[in-house]
Amino acid sequence: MVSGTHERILDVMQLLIQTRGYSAISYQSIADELGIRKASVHYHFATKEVLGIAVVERYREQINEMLESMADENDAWVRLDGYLVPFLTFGESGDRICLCGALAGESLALPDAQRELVAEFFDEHQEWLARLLSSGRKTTHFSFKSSPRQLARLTFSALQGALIVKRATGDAGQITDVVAELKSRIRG
Amino acid sequence: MVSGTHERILDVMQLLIQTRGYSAISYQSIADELGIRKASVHYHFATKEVLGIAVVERYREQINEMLESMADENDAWVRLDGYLVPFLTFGESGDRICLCGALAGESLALPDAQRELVAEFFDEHQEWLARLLSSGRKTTHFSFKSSPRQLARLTFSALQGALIVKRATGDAGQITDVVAELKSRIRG
DNA sequence: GTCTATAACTCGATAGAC
DNA sequence: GTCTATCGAGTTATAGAC
Repeated sequence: MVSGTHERILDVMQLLIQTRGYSAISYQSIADELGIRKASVHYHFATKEVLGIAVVERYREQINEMLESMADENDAWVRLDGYLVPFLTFGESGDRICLCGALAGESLALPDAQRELVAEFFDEHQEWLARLLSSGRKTTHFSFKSSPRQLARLTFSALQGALIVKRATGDAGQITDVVAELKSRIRG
Repeated sequence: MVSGTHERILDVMQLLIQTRGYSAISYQSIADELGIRKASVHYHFATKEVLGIAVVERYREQINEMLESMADENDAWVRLDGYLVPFLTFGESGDRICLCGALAGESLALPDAQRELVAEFFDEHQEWLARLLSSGRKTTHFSFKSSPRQLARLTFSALQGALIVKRATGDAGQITDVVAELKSRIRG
């Protein structure tokens, strides 16, 4: 049986990456947040690299489950709204950005394996969005003119950027405006 | 007279923030890059906070000069292309992202004064873009349907995000696709 | 203006008691 | 599984010679 501490460490690590960034995190800061000693953190995750990889893998799995749960939804707009939920949630509740967006910002300071995971996350999401846009146009829910791949790249880049700008300026309108503009583009 | 070292430290600090991130930078890494001792870096910039603020202020001034140099250009497309130059340059040449985009990613790990400068940078740029879009529509160069402010937010978010995604995935097509998609949106 | 040397502290990581 | 104690290296920053 896995200790509850194991998951709680992952929770804290994820939150700290999303708010302060990977390089700024120490085992001490994680231990303080949980009210334990840093040696206990090392018991669960021997090195910072192992912990960093584990938190990205869990994040990918969580989001992939969410995407798969929408697989049998026929309305492309409903699937798009489902995809947007995490971005709107991050934007509304405090100072979080996407975990992988935060990590990509310090890309060259990360261990190779972690950087590779972030790149795969980005590729996966843009491919998922391109498939959604393509099938949504076939079912006439969407009616944009450019290529699904190109519009997927705009959509994903804009969402990642909007989270970052929103946190810096403190204006939640950044995300709602960007989402409205993207939907208008997709509507055609 | 200001020492050449002063500016060279700012150059290295800027490059390191754009590639590795603020938290990952040490005075030792700056000194190594310049072939001097870290005490010499402290002579020019007493603390990391002072250095961090100086490099953001210089960056803002450099870009504002660039924007002002286009003030008497009548063709809105030329002004837009001029604005895009730094983003395309960062994207093509190596692993740089926008200095303020990098800093915003670690927003909560920064000194308050620096975080405030980044927020002002973002506000300034989005207001500049909104004015460009508005005047470009009046002169019939542009013909989008949404509000200039909303489209400015999409444009700026997408450019910041595209730099980050491009660096993580290593695919320069991210930026060219996003720029093409934005121009198509602005064209109407 | 650059250097050596060092203070005071934090970092990731480990050994070993309980 | 969590703790205390510690190691060696790295951190920001300062004092003082040249």
